[in-house]
Amino acid sequence: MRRVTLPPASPPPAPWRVVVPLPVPALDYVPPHGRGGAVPVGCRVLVPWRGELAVALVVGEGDPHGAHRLREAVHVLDDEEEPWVPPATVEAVCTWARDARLPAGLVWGDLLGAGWTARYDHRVRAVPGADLSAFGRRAPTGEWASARDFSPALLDAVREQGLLEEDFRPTSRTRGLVRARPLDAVPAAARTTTVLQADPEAPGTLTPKGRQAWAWLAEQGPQPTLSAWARGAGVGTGVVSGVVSAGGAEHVEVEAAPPAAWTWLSEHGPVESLSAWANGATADGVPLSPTGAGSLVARGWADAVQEAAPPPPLPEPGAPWLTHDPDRLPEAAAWRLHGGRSLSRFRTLAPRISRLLAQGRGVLVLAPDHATLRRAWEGLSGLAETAGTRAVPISGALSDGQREHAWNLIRSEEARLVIGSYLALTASLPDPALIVVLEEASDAYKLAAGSHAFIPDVAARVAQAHDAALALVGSAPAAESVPLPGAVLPPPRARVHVVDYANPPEQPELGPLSGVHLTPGDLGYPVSHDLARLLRQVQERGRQAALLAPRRGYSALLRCPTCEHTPQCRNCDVALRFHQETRQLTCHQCGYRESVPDRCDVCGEQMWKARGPGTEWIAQTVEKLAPGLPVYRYDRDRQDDLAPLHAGESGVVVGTQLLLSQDAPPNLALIGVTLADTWLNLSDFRASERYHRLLRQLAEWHPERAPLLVVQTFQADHPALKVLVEGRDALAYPAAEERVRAALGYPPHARLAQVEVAARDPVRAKVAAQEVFDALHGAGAHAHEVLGPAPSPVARLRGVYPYHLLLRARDDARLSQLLATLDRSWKARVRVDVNPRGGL
DNA sequence: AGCACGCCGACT
DNA sequence: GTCGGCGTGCTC
Repeated sequence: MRRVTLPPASPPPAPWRVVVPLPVPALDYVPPHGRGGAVPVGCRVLVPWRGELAVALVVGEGDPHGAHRLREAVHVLDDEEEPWVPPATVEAVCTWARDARLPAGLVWGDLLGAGWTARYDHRVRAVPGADLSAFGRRAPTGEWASARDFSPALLDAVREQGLLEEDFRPTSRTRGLVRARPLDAVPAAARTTTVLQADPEAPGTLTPKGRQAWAWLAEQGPQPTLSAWARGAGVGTGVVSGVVSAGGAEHVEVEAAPPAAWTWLSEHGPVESLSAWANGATADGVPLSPTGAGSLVARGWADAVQEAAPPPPLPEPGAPWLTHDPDRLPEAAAWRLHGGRSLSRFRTLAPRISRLLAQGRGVLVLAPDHATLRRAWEGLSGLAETAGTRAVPISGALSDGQREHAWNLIRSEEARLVIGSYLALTASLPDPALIVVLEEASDAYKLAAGSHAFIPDVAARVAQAHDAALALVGSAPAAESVPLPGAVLPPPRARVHVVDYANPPEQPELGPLSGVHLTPGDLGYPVSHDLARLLRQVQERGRQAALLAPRRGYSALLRCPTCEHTPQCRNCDVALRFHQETRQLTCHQCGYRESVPDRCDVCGEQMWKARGPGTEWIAQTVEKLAPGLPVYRYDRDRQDDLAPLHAGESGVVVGTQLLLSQDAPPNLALIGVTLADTWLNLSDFRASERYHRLLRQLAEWHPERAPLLVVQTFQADHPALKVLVEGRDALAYPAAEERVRAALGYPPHARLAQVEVAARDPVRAKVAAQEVFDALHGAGAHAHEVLGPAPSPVARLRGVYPYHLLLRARDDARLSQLLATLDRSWKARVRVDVNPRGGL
């Protein structure tokens, strides 16, 4: 192809460093042609990416003399004066990503809550005087035309030569419908792609497998990629590339079959939004990402009906309220507020938030889950109107369009109170004065996939970067928050009754533990006689009860009564959970399921014994103990409609912790924790703190009343339980826990990171883990700074054998120093999880 | 992530 | 020689 010499640019502008929402590091692009000036940090840009255009975020200046031949960014989407993300936030998040040794794209893909799906009208033409006929008949001419009329790959080739002029106009997001275009209205360009096509004659030099692959391709028709062909033909990629080099197949431009997602949309009719399309199609087994949906619209496979739609409505804020309470909260850079009930905490917080909003500053409130977010919205959003601004929510519950609309309200300073999930953390709040993290100890802040970010850590960095205060507010503080200055509200009235499975009170006639081994059955198991009696009282008085089971399903495992064999997952080293309703055994780690075997694999016994009651088991027991009392279930497997309970009807709901995401039933008189010990048996140093917080949250679940809290346990003396029984405040237990952590050198007296070394081969994993250990020591790590390596608690997980090392450093800087040692290649997959939670 | 490439061991 | 599995590197 012809090379075109561009006029010499002088001096060469500094490249821009940008991130795309993929697990790759930040990459450099040259600024768009003719654009000088400062680097637009925090603005979104369109960049060429794998032959198409992708939305990227500018995070800084690139390497001025990088070795790479850089491509040009194509278009800047946001005004430099009003960046999509505040530059200080960009800096804070990028620093956090660097410290955590994570590719910046992975982190931004998780943390940028809106804006990846930009919508624009894209027009192109040939640079005046350029002749693009070398690119084929369907190349742009000197006349402006919609980019849809050309194939993305062709446009990219022209763009790379510097022969394309492009014009972008933002199109307003519509509330209307996304509709599949009739096939004859789809631009011709969209219907052509480059594919691998079999030559009519197979070359004589093909190997047997090569011949098989050629025959498959000749019969099945062209394939989009080498891998797709290899997968389909059932051969390795080596074979198919062999066929190509032997001349048995070649890349050709052909009419493309309509994408599966287009077929889906044609069949299912118009949908509300791009994300509705993506979700619907994916749910039906047709993979489609929101970005993929956007790209199909851009290429002309579907239309987003353009109506001058008003911005999508956001939830109504609460009624305006004015507080006359004095502000008793600390003025420190970071402080805490715990105890009381959520309403009293919001009342205490209100004077501070009102004052800051009235000063024209911004306030961001983060919640870990839907339930907390809803309560915060109800409790705090009304403050905005009184202070002359607006409140907006940002969370996954909003559609893309609503989130983007809310984001723009924040960006334009129309809304200065933001209440949201972690997706709100990077919102462009000008001049934030306070970031409130609600329930800072919640595990829901730990992102389950991708970056594994722990949001309060990132929030602290963002607050610091903006010189804003960080407030940690919740039912009970994390041990990490204890050293901060703060306030503790008096605990709500709590009535606690402990059923002590280890020490049944009566039966003195047997003598002091005279060789009698009491089984839990003596007290009633899994529902104690006490709890059963209380449930019958609830029934007689027409009240309501909630029982918390430690797990979903029927039982933790099945065991053969003859040989003690327990069915295990075939991918993981754990027992399969028994689900009676579906008569299936399920792995709660990887989702593997099988039906219950008729007989024991080992000895042939035909009976199974269930151990470790779950929600199904508890629900059945309650039905037996209190016949006629309506029983509802609420866990990940089954979410019964709780409307009758919320309408005040009598009944009992059996669930897992998921229950706390719902409002408490209004007539709730009894809460039972059927086996508290499960929360303590986890091999995690935060287990008891989590247990304590669960009890506190149960105690304040009902907004006004204090239902009787019955705790069945083998550890009735556990201090996390005792502080509630004794009516002590929310700080008492975490403060004791914090002293224990000091003695052991755990957070907040150290910063932890878990290094996971995993491979399909257990020996390889073990050896690599040892190499990581040696490398850390070689780099000067002290003995107390590196623990392990040890096989993961679940020795085999999804088919790989993970080994764990725990790094324990005095502060972030030292941790970052230790992690720098890992920046090289290893003989196994090495992943870092900074501030890990659970499974330690 | 998704893709292509290349090394290596197994097998003929 | 042939084949496939698996690890590695790349996307600007």
